[in-house]
Amino acid sequence: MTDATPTAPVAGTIGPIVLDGGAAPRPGARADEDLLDGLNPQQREAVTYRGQALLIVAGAGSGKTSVLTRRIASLLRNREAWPSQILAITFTNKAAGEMRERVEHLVGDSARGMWISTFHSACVRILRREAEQFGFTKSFTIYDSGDSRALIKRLVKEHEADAFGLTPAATQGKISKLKNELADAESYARTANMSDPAERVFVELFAAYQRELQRANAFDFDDLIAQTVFLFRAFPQVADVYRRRFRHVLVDEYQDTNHAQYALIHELTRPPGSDAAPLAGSGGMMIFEAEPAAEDGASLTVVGDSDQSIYAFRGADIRNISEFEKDYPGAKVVLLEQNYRSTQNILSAANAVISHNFDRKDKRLWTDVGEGEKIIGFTGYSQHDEAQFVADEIEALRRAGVDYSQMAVFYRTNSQSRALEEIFIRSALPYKIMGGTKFYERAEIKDALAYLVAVANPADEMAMRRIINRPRRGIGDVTIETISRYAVDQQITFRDALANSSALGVGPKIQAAIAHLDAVLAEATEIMLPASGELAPPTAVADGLQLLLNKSGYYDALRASKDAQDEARIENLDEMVAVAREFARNNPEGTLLDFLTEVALVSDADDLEDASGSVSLMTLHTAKGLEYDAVFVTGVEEDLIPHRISAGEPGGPQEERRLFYVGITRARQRLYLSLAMTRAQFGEVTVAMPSRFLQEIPLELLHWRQSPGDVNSRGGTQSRALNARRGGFGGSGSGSGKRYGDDLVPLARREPTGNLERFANKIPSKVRDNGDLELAPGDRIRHDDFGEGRVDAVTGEGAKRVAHVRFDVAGPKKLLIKIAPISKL
DNA sequence: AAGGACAAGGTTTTT
DNA sequence: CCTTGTCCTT
Repeated sequence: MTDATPTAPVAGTIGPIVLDGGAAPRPGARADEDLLDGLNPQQREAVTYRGQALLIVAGAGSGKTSVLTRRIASLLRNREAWPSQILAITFTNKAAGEMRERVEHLVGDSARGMWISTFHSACVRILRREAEQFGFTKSFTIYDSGDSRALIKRLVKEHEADAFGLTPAATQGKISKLKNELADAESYARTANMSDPAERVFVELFAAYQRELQRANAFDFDDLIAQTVFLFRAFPQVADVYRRRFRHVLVDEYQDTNHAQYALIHELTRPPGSDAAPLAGSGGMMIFEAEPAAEDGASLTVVGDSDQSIYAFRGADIRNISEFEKDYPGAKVVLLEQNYRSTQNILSAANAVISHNFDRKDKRLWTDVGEGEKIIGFTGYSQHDEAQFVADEIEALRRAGVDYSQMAVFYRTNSQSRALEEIFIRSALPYKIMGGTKFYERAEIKDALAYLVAVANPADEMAMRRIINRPRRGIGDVTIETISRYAVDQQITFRDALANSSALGVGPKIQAAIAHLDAVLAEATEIMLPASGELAPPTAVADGLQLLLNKSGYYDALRASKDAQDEARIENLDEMVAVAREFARNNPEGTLLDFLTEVALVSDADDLEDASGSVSLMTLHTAKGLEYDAVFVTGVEEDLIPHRISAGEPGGPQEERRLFYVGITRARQRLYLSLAMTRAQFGEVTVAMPSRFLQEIPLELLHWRQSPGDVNSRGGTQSRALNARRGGFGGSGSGSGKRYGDDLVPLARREPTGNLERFANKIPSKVRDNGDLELAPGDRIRHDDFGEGRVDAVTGEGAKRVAHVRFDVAGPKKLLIKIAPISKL
């Protein structure tokens, strides 16, 4: 092992917090010996290495969380660090919670002072402390993407930016991207082509957006990171406080960091006092550090796997990890390649697929648990057929003793879940859809939160505008503008303008409505933020919310509604109040602000494990970081995975391949890959082609229950396996005529024509087309696979016509007439 | 100001 | 197919 440089316990702190039975460790003995139990040499190295910078390249299933938590525990046990000196950063709250739990399990209560949190919540903590330094208050609100979209939408309208092709969505995307690169309107203006009027308008929009955020005392998600970086750069003495505090910074999923996050880590791990160089801020202020830098920067540990980088589309920069050694000269790199999750067959398939990405460091996962089952492939006629296969197989697995909660079905796009759901409901399979419609994105929940924000941060005009006519109070655009203008004239906030309803010059009915809303908000404020200075009771948030919903008339309006959906909305609001009560139980000291922060930063993906007793359905993206005994990857088709839109994006196909790779490597024991020959999308039936990624899996690993060839071939005499081999893959033009740039090239070169038989997935060059074959109830037909049968009914129109056929042997089936391998007798 | 009728458009996702 | 947004009427 390495020369682990022992670091002296930090001076000036109090009492040992080590739970090692009291005795100080003998020289040479490690207090963390038990932490290394069961670890392989590479993992041990990753736990025990001490130095400025460490990169742990952790392949899927290689035990990285274990290594990370033990590394933290070992720092604490060896008294190399106090809990307060540790900052561990993850991407999701769920991951943070899990890590905290596991560290606590190892070291007990001493885990308490650590910061184990997401990038965003760590930044919120810092910003709440320092907001006053740069024109915000502690009670700033956090705009989620919906909030910021609403604001941008208003600004786009005001600036008539639509005319320049600047839609709200495009503007939001561009601003977000720029913020992730730490650009602001001013710096962007310097590089942009300002002779282009569209660019000028965009810069104007960007600046206006930022002004509005500041006016509302609000940060959007991207700001939380970027503004923290700006804060550190503008106020080095503030940055030094955190640099001195955090001596060990650990970052999980480093391959998913964007530039702003990278810069934040960089700022945090610089030596304190290293900003001694004069810094000319925009205000022209010059800052000199009195003392020369005496301390080192914090030690940095990052964990990641560039093969699992699937968030480039939202700014993740894979170079952060691939160039780590350049960024941190002298960095140690530890490679974890032994996989403790999957069978060798699954890993071999994963390795084979991912090896088609060029420009990647070679890394081969291996395991010693043995080959395991073959991967099962299935091709359905339609997505319903495919879903039926999945359902049948899940039932078979259940009978074989696999728990529902240990099975998962993945798909590329959320819309694919529908067909699966239909079949699952019909088959009475318990399932749970992960991360579908977000609880906190529902309109009624956003309304409830806007009421709370109106109390917590009266400067937030967005929240006020949202609630002012919800429930309907007869206040429309005209009145809102009247109030807004009055507020500007009087130099008060929109919220305070409500208190002067009589001065607004509006009709008596509207005036009464405004006065009522003002009174309700005031009453809620007294409960949640008592002016007298006494502490609000823990239940204040829940009570205040309840009061707001009752007295505002929100509940009444829903109850009076005829719309059936409104009943569900009431339930959702009740749930929201329950969330507030639960928050009070867990955080007796928690304030309204704490509650709003938690709600803004917590996502539904954080309660993923609630799936006890159910099969989990989710997108491939959501699947990252999870594992199941049996995994179904569905819709393995061209234009889906890889997704059509990715084809045009640089690096798109490669990212799609990583996504597929992530899906495969979630499986412990059994992996199923399925697709459909036709897929109904947007009401249109389209013909689907097997995904190119299927070609990349060696034949011997994959057993086709029904291959693409089976579904299309006419011949009933040859075995399915032989059918599968006919017709050559990738064939002449393969229908779509599309060329996918870089992606097909490596395969074509590596596999000259003679060797094609090694691959299981022949992509048929033609899809069957029966034209407008007419069928009527009572007709006898012959099907290539199912034999003879009688048509019961015909439904649908045109290309979507479906024959309901009762086969003599195979039983009832539904067939798409246009493409099914059938003929009329 | 509010509700109904039609057109448009529709990856992936965390925070 | 289904959601979302805009326009038009009352």
